[in-house]
Amino acid sequence: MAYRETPMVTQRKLAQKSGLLHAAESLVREGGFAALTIQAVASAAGVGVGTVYRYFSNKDELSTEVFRRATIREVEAVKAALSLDDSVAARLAAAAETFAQRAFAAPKLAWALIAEPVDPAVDVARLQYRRTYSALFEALIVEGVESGVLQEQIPSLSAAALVGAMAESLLGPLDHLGCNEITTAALRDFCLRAIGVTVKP
Amino acid sequence: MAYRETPMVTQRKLAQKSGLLHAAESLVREGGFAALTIQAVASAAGVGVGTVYRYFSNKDELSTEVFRRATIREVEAVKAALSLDDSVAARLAAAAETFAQRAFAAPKLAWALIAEPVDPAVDVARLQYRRTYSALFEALIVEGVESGVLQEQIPSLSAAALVGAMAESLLGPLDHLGCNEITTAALRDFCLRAIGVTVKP
DNA sequence: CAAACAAGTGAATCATGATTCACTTGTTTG
DNA sequence: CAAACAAGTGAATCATGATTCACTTGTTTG
Repeated sequence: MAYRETPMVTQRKLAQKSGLLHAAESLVREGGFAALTIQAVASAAGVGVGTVYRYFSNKDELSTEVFRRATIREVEAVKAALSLDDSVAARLAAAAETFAQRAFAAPKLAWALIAEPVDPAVDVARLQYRRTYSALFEALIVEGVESGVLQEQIPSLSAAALVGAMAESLLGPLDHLGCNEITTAALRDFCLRAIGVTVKP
Repeated sequence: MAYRETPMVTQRKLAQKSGLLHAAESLVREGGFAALTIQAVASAAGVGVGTVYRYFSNKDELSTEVFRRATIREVEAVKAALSLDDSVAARLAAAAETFAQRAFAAPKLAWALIAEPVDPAVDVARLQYRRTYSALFEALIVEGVESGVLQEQIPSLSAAALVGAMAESLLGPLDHLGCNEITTAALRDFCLRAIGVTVKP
């Protein structure tokens, strides 16, 4: 009679995989992706290195999974801000503030997701998610230009520029850690000016 | 009697080092920093790998030297645009156009300097030069805010945001390679709006 | 319980380039 | 020319983690 995985085993495996991902993210939170080694994940999760390979076929798969999970949370938060029932300007303002505030809440993680030198595989994922952010902003800009509350512009270019501006401008503040509220407000205002808000809300 | 390096030997050594740097930059122009291996540099320059180590104490030194030389040319071009005898807005416009045009003239190199995943040592240099760019823009913004032609803002944050916007917005166009003039103009306008030009030139 | 199977293990191995070093070749000086 | 020295060489070695695999431990089924 064939061996058949019982619900208990299935659940244990799910818990194991989730435990490995949590251990991995903790390492990234503390020391960036540089701290993410299979050895470190295994010992943080209390298993042998071979076990890690039962759940992830190689390191790139683990790294990108950690990157994706963390980044999706950020994207969703920004998306929620952009989905508010409010003016184009107010939604962009909320998105910029959300992005900055969340970055200040977990500076090392933010740095790892935004700018840390990483494996090419993770960098591919990073570029993908930059396009994801960009697409969100692009839709907003298209809406604004069509309804006349924003100046004429190339939405795809402006959107990418916003993503770059938001990421790069936080790099300094993220490790000096000055007054976050003032930085957040300044970034928000930069973004609003950049897309040419013609009507004040 | 002591051996003493003759002018001929000194010159040959300078030429050799310069030849190695040229070979190295060519490799980066063609395949980014990923293509920069000691083996490749040695064979492109027609010497043995050991010879490379007579001129550079290790790979990081060679990589960062290549990065620095290429980046300094870009920084100087932007600096020249910012030093024009013209209004704050016109100088920023010239700087943004210069940056974009030069990037389109050597897309692979631009990508390698701006965004390619690289050795941490090169990334340290990259962050340094991002601050160099940022300082140039910051001085311009300070001047503009003080003279009242720009809106109130935090110059250091706006400057970093401009650097991020310029870099990120070109990433897409750099590999799709559409109409460069339109992209360049759109980036320029984005930058001008972003720093809040209050007086049209 | 025993057979059949899967999960867990970690020392040993592998992969990729950088780096070294014993040796060869070229240059300088008297 | 020969001694003294530096440049040039590339096969061999090293360094760093990822990856494997023969083996052990735990689970399922009849």
